[in-house]
Amino acid sequence: MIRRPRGTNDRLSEDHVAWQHVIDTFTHECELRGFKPISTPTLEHTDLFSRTTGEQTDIVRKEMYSFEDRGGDSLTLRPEGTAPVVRAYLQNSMHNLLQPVKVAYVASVFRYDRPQAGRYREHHQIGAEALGDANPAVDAEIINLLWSTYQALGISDLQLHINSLGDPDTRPKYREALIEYFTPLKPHLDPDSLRQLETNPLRLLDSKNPAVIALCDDAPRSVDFVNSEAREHFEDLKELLDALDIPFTQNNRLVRGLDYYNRTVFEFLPPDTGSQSTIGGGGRYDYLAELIDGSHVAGVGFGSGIERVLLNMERLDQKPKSTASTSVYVAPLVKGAVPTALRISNDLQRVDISTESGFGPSSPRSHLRRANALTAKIAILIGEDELQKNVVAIKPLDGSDQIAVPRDQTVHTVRNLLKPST
RNA sequence: GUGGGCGUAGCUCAAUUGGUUAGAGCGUCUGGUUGUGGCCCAGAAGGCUGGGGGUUCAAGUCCCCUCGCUCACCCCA
Repeated sequence: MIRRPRGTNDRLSEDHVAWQHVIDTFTHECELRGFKPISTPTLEHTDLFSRTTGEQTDIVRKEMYSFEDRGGDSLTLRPEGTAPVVRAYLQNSMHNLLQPVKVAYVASVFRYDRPQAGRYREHHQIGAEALGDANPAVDAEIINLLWSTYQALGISDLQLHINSLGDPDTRPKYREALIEYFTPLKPHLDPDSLRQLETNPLRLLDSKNPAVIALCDDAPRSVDFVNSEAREHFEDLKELLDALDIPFTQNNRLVRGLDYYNRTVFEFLPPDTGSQSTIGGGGRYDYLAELIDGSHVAGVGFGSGIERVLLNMERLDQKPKSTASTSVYVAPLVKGAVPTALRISNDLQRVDISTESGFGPSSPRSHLRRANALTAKIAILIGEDELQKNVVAIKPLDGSDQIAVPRDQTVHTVRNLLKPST
């Protein structure tokens, strides 16, 4: 037996109802705000991610699906959605369009990780980016888009956490302050935290170790180190979120796993702080484009895992399950009726009546059992008698009487029967 | 990469201290009705008990290895 690769999923038809609902809802919210769809390749040059995401991040160090293609290029299955969009903006000279350029996407994302609840090697994200404008109102618009999408999906109990990381000119100072604060506390740190103190002290703030969390209460806060422009940007954003009636918590411990963020970072979290809790998050990345081609393009965006969105909809019993059923089932009782059955099915389908045809001749009993299992509203039986008289037997499956009608009046009759009786 | 839990039919689960031919419900198919669905009834198909090795007169059951699933850590969506 060849099985699917670990951490990947087959999405069966019953799951597609809810899946499509999430995408449709997001698409609608995007259209309401002028975010246009964009698609980028599943594959990119490895450099795009290693350079932008950060050499020291776990994503680049151990989670990328990278391989050499037949021409010797190193390619990578995208581990996140933002860098490819920025790359597409630069490559397609989108600075010539009206700024900011607002785009949205649905994309599969790949990370080599041990799978667990809400975490897969291939997962899917809805995401949006606004490029070419540094105004805090753009941050607010991005956050509002994600917030509104969650609301529309019935996920109403999420907490929005926000923080400001400041700009690159002040980051080293903050970093040093953290090292200075935590170094005397080394005896209280676990091995993982000690390693992070060396590699990326910001991540210490994100620890789940209760002892470390306690220490973080008195740790230096990034907002105290940012420059005056970044501080004003953050204050403006909070004011705008208030104006939009979007409740938020300023979380001084919020840092993100990708290195390219500056100023605004945010995350949406469910109330019960479980393990794979972040359902969506993002932030501003005004210096990301520089890493790709040296140009300066302001940007802000988010990504949200569709699988985790669905998990939260399920938790709140908001996951749609019902699927549309076929209206009509056409049953050929004898082999000679199969062409007629297919023909009638086709006629009905052409006038937008969902119809399935039985493929092989069989007894009325098994055909009707099948029609019932499909929850069809009407069955059409065609046997020897009907062929002789050039009629079809139309049987409503609600228990009302079966009628014989001339074959050329089938569509007309079915349409009338399906009309809601008022 | 680290640690815990679990692998019996398509699904959910049984199977006495190790003891005959591994069962049930649901689902699927067929029949009960020479051309009439649901409900009911009957029957059938469907298992190398994840795989390999070991202990034993005897292993679904005990031991080891391995694979898979799952949960958590790490990290993130």
